[in-house]
Amino acid sequence: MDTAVSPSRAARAAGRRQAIIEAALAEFVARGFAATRLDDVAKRAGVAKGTIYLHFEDKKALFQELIRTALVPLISRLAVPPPAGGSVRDKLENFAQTFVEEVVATRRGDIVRLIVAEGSRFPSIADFYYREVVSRGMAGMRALIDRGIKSGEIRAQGLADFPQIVIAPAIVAVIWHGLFGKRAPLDASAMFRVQLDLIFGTRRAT
Amino acid sequence: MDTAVSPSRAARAAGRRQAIIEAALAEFVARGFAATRLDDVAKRAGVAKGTIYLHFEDKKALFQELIRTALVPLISRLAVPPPAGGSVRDKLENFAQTFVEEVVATRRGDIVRLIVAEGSRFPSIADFYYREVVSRGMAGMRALIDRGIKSGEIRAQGLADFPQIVIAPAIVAVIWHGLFGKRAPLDASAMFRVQLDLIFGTRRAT
Amino acid sequence: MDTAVSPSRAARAAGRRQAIIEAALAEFVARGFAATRLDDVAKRAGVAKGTIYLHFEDKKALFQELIRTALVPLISRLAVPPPAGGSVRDKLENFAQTFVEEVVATRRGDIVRLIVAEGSRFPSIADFYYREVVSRGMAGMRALIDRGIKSGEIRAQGLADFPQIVIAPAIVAVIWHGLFGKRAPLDASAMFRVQLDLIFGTRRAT
Amino acid sequence: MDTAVSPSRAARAAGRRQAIIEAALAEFVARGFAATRLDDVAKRAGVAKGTIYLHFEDKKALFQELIRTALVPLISRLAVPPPAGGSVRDKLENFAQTFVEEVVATRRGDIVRLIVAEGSRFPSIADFYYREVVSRGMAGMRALIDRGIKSGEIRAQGLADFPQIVIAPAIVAVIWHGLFGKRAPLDASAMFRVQLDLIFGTRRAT
DNA sequence: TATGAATGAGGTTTCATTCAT
DNA sequence: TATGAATGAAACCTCATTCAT
Repeated sequence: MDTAVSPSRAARAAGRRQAIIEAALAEFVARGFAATRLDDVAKRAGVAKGTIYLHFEDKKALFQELIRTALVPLISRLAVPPPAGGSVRDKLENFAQTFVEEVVATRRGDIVRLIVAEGSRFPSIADFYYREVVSRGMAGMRALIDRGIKSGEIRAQGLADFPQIVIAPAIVAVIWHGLFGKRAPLDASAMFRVQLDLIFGTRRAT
Repeated sequence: MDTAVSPSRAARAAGRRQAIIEAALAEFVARGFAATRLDDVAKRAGVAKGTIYLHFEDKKALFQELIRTALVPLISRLAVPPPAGGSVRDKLENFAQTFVEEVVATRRGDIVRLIVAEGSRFPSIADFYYREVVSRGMAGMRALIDRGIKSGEIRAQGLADFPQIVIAPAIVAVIWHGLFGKRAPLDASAMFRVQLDLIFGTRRAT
Repeated sequence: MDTAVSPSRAARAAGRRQAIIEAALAEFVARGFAATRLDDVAKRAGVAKGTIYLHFEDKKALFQELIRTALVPLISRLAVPPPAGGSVRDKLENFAQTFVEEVVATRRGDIVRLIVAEGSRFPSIADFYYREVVSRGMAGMRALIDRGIKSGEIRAQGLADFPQIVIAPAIVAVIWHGLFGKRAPLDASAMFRVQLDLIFGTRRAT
Repeated sequence: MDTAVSPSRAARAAGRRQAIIEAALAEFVARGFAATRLDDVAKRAGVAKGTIYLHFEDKKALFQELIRTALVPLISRLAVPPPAGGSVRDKLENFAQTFVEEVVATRRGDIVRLIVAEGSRFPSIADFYYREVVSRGMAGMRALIDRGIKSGEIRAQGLADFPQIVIAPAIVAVIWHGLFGKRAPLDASAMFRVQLDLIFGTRRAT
């Protein structure tokens, strides 16, 4: 019975829900969990305060759900198993490029910082993040490193034990951007490339 | 005129101030700025609520002062100019050792995480931290890197542009400890050593 | 759509607002601005503490709004231009009668005393009162005096320069009532009549 | 044992007491009883907060004592029985002159306004003021009026019943000065003279 | 479903008063 | 006597949550 002009009740509900999530994300990012007022979230989402409670149990539930859904696209994107062929370095260059472009100075970077800031107060979020993002990402990275070691591209054997090292500069870039970005911008791409040079040896100039 | 048993008024005042700072640090670390109650700080410090206001303008001032004074020892320690002789790698091994022992799983790590979490909401703190810690630390690290490049110990020229890369694993270790430390402990020392291996080449077993 | 039994939401909101204003007036009159507790105002108005803040910015705004709205009826009443005919003395007798009956020992007298007591701490209130009440009242009184002088009813030319003199006994009566009324009641009407006798000459007994 | 250079302990105590009273008066006048902080009083008096409690039971006692001692000189001055000879009008002109000069725009006017503002909350002060100042002043004024009526200077018999009328313009001038003095100064002397003209008839120009 | 006025627990801050020095 | 650090009750104000419409 729904026409294009008047979307179904369910569609409108989903739209509102999404608006609340986006508004809440913006507020949580700007002020942190405790200092965010649901009043402001409602205003920004264009709904009444009570409406939030039709979609979420309470403030905490909104926050937790938010963090989860916000990460889904990030997860999907980065968890795509890299195609078998090609050099490991190329794959990491690609990853770096994607990460820098789609995370560091974007809304996704805000989310990462939010998780870093509030994670220790929300064990279930840290759990979720570890399970769904970190451990998967580490597994993928470790596979790549192993390939690189086998192929001789990578010489440092120890790297396989600490896949974090590969993306450490990226993490630092995200944090740097949040804290000092305004006063001292950082070229995340260049920094990441230096780290790759350490791992693979300096690349000859093209 | 003061005896050991009854310290002077000034000494007791300083003691109380210190007690408040320590209690506040513990609470801020555990709950973040906004969610910390001065009531709890007072209780933990063993003073009345009003006493806090004899020493600090308000909650925000307490927080900012806290972050500053808490960092002074860290600054002093790490800003010590390394002696001229010896290999650069040894110096960095030393630094790593010190950092891991005195920061990662200690109160100082809590402070670093606190700064990462709240810094974007307290520009003056980010400013202060950048000015007093980050830029100084970077300058020192860059000097070391330059020496290593000159002496031939370090081959990646680009490292001098991004001294952050050297300590990126340490930063990641601090954050990891706060978020996943309980569920997946991380050997920060070993990880740092792998990074040094990337920079200096794999060290021969002792 | 509203029935008499369940007034509209807006009507109930207005009712609450009025209840708050009345409760606040009673408390402010009894204790003064600084010593009045909003807790007591809320209790007296039959609302929760927070409700006050839905209608007024803060305690000060409540006070200022209160003084203004409370005076509106008084202003309207006294600012009515007197009809052209009749003797000036009759008009002033009328005014006196009205003032004594509707101000001296009433809620309105409380407001006047409140203004006298707090006005110097609330410049905007003194401003408002001067602009809306005093200067208008003085203008009206001066017009009457001028008429009386022209018609020969009033002989003291100087009175036109100080219309305050005509109502000075009324002001004194209001203050007297607040300070000494319980211990030494004052017949404000009779006192005002003596002042009129001074101005117009003793009236022959009716 | 006391020399001129080091006044006796009692003298120093009295001096401090006086300093506290003067500081307290200034603060009470500026802010009212409830809003005045003893901290500010101590600071202004140049003593420690605790010292106030060596001289006064508590804040309320300080206030009450203050009002009393502050009025003593005013009382003495105005309660002096006027010499028998001379015209009543001259005596009242004198009184007016004194009142205007020494009360309206002075510290004493502040005290009067303070009493008007806080008197209803401090029954003992209103009592004291009525007993010691108002009733005595009224008695003196009534005696003068009676003399004026007997001598034929005053024709309005009713004035003897309301001596307040004579000083009503002075009271109004005091209040006016406090509320509107900055924005609309008032010539209290001239106003009082108009009132005397009403009572005694217009004086011929000298 | 959606609203937003109302609630009231709970937070920060103030300040009269005390008391060890 | 004089001090002023310390206290803690109590004030103002906020905001997550509820619920009648």
